Amino acid sequence: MATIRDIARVTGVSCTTVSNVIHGKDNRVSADTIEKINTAIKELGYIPNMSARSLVSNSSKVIGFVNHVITRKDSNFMEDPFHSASIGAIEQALRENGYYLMLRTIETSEELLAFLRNWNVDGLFFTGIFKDHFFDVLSNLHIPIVLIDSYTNQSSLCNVGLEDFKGSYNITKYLTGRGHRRIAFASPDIKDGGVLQERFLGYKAALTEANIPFDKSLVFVQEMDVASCRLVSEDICRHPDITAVVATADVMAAGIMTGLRERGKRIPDDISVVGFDDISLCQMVTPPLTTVHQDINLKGRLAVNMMLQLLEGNEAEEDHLILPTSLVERESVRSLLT
Amino acid sequence: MATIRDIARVTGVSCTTVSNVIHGKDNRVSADTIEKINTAIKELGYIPNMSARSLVSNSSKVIGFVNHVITRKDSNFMEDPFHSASIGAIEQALRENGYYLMLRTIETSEELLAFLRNWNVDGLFFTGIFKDHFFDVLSNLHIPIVLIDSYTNQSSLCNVGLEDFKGSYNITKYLTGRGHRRIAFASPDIKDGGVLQERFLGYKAALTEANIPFDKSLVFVQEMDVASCRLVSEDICRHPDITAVVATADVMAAGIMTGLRERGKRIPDDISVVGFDDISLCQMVTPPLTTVHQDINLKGRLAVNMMLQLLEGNEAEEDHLILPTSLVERESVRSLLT
DNA sequence: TTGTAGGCGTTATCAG
DNA sequence: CTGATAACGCCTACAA
Repeated sequence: MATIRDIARVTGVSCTTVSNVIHGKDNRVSADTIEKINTAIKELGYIPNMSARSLVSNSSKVIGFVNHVITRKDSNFMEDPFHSASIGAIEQALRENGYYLMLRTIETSEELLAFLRNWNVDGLFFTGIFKDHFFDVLSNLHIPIVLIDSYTNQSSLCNVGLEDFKGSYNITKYLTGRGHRRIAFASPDIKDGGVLQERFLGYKAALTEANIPFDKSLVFVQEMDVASCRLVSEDICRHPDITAVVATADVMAAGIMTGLRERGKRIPDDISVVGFDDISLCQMVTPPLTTVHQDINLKGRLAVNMMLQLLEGNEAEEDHLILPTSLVERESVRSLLT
Repeated sequence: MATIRDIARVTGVSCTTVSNVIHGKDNRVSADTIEKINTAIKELGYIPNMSARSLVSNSSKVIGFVNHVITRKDSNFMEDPFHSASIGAIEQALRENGYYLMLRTIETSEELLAFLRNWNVDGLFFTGIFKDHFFDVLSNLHIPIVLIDSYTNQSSLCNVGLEDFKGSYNITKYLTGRGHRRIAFASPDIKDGGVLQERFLGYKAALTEANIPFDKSLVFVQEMDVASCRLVSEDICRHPDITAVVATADVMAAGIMTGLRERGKRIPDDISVVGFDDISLCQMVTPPLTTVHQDINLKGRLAVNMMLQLLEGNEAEEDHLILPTSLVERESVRSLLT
């Protein structure tokens, strides 16, 4: 519990000098006082009190990772293996740069503001938000904000995202290229301006390009859990003309494959299924899932890079990163040609 | 940015009185000053500064969720869907009780101590630790600590864990009861005193009970990722007498099933496979995986309950919770009996 | 090169 | 019932 004053007393100097040494302002201190102070710091095991620092400097080294809960109140925002993986990557990169990560779920903008003031939060990662009044709140915040997987025209906000449209377009095209024309689209609730909408648009674009009229009745909206996927499968079976399913997440694709199989459908012989994300699950499922690949660790690291640039007061070099996707061809799609 | 003093000025009272109102010490303040102050608080949008509070009160409302990295430096502690799910549950329960969650990976006990002092951390969740010198450090910490999935004889530390031994014993017995005698055990590195060791002991106990001699060459230690699982599968195929595999995690079991299948083995016809955890993956894999079920959300909630009791200065009612497991029978096991 | 003094926002003690 | 006042640990002008 040594304080800066303790080590000042021990070394016979003032707090100021100690503080200067701690902050590496070596030009203002003589070499041997630096020496003395540094050893004292080690001896006494001095550890800075971040609360005190934060209080006086209006900066806390705390970065918040915020999840905006809108839909299900009880939803655990770690359910999605994607969120959790990126958080792990983010914690690591932040820590290496002297920051601390606070996790927080919020429901209203008031809660968000309160959280920021509570801790003098230095920066904010945001995920899972959409075009609602939230963006206005965010853009008036005056602290670095990095959005992850968000679509917004508030270009003031940095974002690291994915080629959602293109990825989805490509994999749908992959399907049409193999003769599929009745292609279902399965997704959780498609929020306006969200990731899923982009993927939805990509799907539609590919259909249009192949001269396939969009059929609303082939869109199935359900949560991603196994039970909901069974519901989707049931619905799909009611449309015997469907030959392929585009799902907006691997978890969902896998769930649907299970449901379909339970109803006697063989994959890909009876129905083809594709996913999105390329999590390890894809390789473990039978048949292995054809999907759109994205690099989640990279996403996390880039988000932190952006954040660090912002924190240092620079403009981010690139403020709207779009990571590429690639198609991973496995065995869940059958060609209808020939 | 209204401070307590701002609202004191506006209402014409002293800081003390405002502070008293904020903390509900209503007996020391007259009814209408309370009224006045409360409206002012709302008008000005006063939000407490936690740093200041923390500084003066030696309590921060910050709870740390700490992951102790020992093995792979680069490991992302969110990789395991289990960790992440429990963190989500924990954040939620903590928030509902006025606490904040900080995520932190540490490598040494010094780092841990520093983290605690930095923020006056009020309590600590710990996961993934083992019987090393760390326990000594922990038990001298004098703040509430709740271990998750840890085995220790330091009974001073609270723990919420699982019937690891029993779960593993039961599922192995399930196998021997179906005529299996050459049963492999697949697991990541089995640390002394860790969860995996318990599961290993459960496996061995079931063998012994069935008069099956333990054969060291049937134990395969590998990481859980798909590539490592392929290695395990390769090894298993070198022992054509093996008829069943006990894996210490569903992810691993699924990976091994994949690897085995790639080498032409049919499951369960040629080899039976069982897992542990009962994550949703089990239902999506072919064949559906027989496994040991545990309730991860419950685990998180109970851990928070324990923490809250400790934070309030009470002894925890129960300081060593062991959650039950149950066997979920699906289709990845074949009976060898007639 | 070093020291003094004031203040960040809050709470606690103690006196009125 | 209410209000000064000091203190928590640290930083930063400014002064020496």
